[in-house]
Amino acid sequence: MASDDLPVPVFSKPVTLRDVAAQAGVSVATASKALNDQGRMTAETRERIRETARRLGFRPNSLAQSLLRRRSFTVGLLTNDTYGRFSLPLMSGISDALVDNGVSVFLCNVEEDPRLGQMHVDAMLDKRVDGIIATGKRIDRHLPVDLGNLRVPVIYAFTQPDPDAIAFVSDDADGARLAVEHLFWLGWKRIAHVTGPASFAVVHARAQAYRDVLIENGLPVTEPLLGSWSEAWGHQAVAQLFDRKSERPDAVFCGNDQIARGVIDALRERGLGVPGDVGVIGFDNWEIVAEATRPPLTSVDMNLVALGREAGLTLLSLVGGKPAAPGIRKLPCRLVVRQSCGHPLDG
Amino acid sequence: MASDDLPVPVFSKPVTLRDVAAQAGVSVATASKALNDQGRMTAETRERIRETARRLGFRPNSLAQSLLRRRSFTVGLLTNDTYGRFSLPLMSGISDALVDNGVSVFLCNVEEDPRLGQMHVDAMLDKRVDGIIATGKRIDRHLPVDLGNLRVPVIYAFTQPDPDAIAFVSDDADGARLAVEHLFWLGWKRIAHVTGPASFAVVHARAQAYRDVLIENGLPVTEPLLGSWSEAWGHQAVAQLFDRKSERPDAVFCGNDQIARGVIDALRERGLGVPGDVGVIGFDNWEIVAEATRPPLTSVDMNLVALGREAGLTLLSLVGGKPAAPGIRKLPCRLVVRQSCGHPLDG
DNA sequence: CCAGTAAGAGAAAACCTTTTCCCAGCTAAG
DNA sequence: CTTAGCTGGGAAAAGGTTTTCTCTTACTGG
Repeated sequence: MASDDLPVPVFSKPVTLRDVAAQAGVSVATASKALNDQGRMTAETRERIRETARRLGFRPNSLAQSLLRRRSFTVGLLTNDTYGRFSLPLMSGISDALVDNGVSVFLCNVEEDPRLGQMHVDAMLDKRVDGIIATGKRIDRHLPVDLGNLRVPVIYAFTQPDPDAIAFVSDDADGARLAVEHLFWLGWKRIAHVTGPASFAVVHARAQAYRDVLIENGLPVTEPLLGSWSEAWGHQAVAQLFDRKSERPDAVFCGNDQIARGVIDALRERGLGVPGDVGVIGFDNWEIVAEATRPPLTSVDMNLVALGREAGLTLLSLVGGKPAAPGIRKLPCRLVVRQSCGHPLDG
Repeated sequence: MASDDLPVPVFSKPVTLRDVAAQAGVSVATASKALNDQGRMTAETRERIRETARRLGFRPNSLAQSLLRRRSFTVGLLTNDTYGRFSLPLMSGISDALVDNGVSVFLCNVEEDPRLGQMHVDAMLDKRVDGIIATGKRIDRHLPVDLGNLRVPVIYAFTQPDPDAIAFVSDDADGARLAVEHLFWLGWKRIAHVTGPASFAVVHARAQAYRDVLIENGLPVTEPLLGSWSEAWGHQAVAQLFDRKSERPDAVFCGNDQIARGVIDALRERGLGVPGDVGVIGFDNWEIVAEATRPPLTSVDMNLVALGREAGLTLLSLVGGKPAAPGIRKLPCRLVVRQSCGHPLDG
């Protein structure tokens, strides 16, 4: 009669607790208690109700539960770098930690737009998220949104936090130490540093650690070369480092893997072998670059997945009511050794 | 008295419609109607209620609204490639489209684990998502989860769909045509094809289009070289193509940008200039690679952001009750011209 | 046989909002 | 003056679950 031949699927109604109770011949109260292991009733009744629920495919409506419990088992993940190289592993770690604990994640990309940010935060609050994690692509930049005085706990990861919030960042000084000490232990003596622009806080943190390690070990310090984060800059920097009259470096600590790649390419073009003549180390351990480089690039990994995981777990504990001291927690980096720095045995 | 000096923030209670109604001296029913532009009342009453709500910072509880409306303004985004190169722009497009329409996105990474997948789908259903979008990193692989016969509409994007579902994929044949025709129009005559492994469906689709275009234009067809998606393979392929006695190609259509980069590097090492001696074109338009290549790489862009956006909008229309025909929709690609193929004027 | 207690199960409130229905009071037409 | 119709606003149900409270029945000990 009706035009039922159109492909308009009619979706079956979800089965409710009421349905289960009716089928099992008990009240909804009893049914609820049976399924939640609450209250007192004969084992027989409990099992009968459970069996009915199973048979009907009953699944409790989370909305109703959340409304009552005032807890949604959902958190908001705010970022201004959806889909960037850094926030990706970070988000992966965060969402793993949360999902493992039965918490779902709302993904919100706020770009650089404060209005968009406010909108998202409001929407998340309206949906009664249990907490919020803010992440970014730069440690030294704020998200364009104010997360102070919210009704829920907030954690910052890899982004500039509010003054007395809890934040997780990578320890860039530690990473730089790892890199330079690695070069030193392998016997390289004149270690240069080619890195990104001065506008990044990490550039200064790493440069300082670089100087510290050189001085501690009695090696000559040359001023870091600041430029951009690109391969092209790595290329250029090699020209600067190897054209000059003064003593040329025998190793280069690069601010990221792209620079390192540019450096290696430029060295090859001048007939200098890596790691035969010059040792090169990168930063970020961006695998797709580090592994495609010839030779594969030794690099510093910021452990972003672990950092994200830590942030997620901390938020969960906060949501659970456990207090935590505000402040910035710096997590150590990790060296990933491939072939671009040579090997102790190569002496 | 109590140990109030511990940093345990006490979060203020949200203000409810009841609070607003009480403050304004009306019933909750009237308050609701005032705020939603429903019902009849004096303009004065309506404005008074609104002002009260504004003053109290009232925000309706989405949970309660969703429960009542049976619609949560939330959709689930399922992927087995969180944080991969393809799903990223895809997800970006999807979430933009949804967020623009006031819909929030649950992000779920199912890896390759069917149990995890089922868990996520169940959780999403429990939270009463309005719909689900499934994305993947390969057009020719299923997500490890069954999305047939769900209570909500499902859209597939860049992943193998269920038989009679709605899916969006890129038109790989179209992309390959664009690439090969571009090379042809620029005057290259002996066009080779270096691509990925035979296990990928796109490899065959593109190879066929490559052959078709060559034949249509009376150019000699050489068998595509199948390998891996890596720079290293690009390198190797150049050896195969240029060491042989028979006529050497004057242009290479590469299966992705990494291969293209390997090809260009290898050509340079043999003293062949790009685009002076050989034209090279990539696929994927992975900007960070394409732009860092010397010379910058002309490449085919699969328009994944647009594809995601389309998928998001279609899901929304489905959720809104509009029927849509099942089937696979192939979206065209786009050529991004940089410098690796030369230029008509260079003739 | 009676009081006291425990077990088993249901009724109802609570979470918060939306919507339908209804009521009281008033005006205009007959 | 009656009837119909309109106006402003409230009561109550609905949505699905959890939890507290209450009630009935049966059993135990004296």
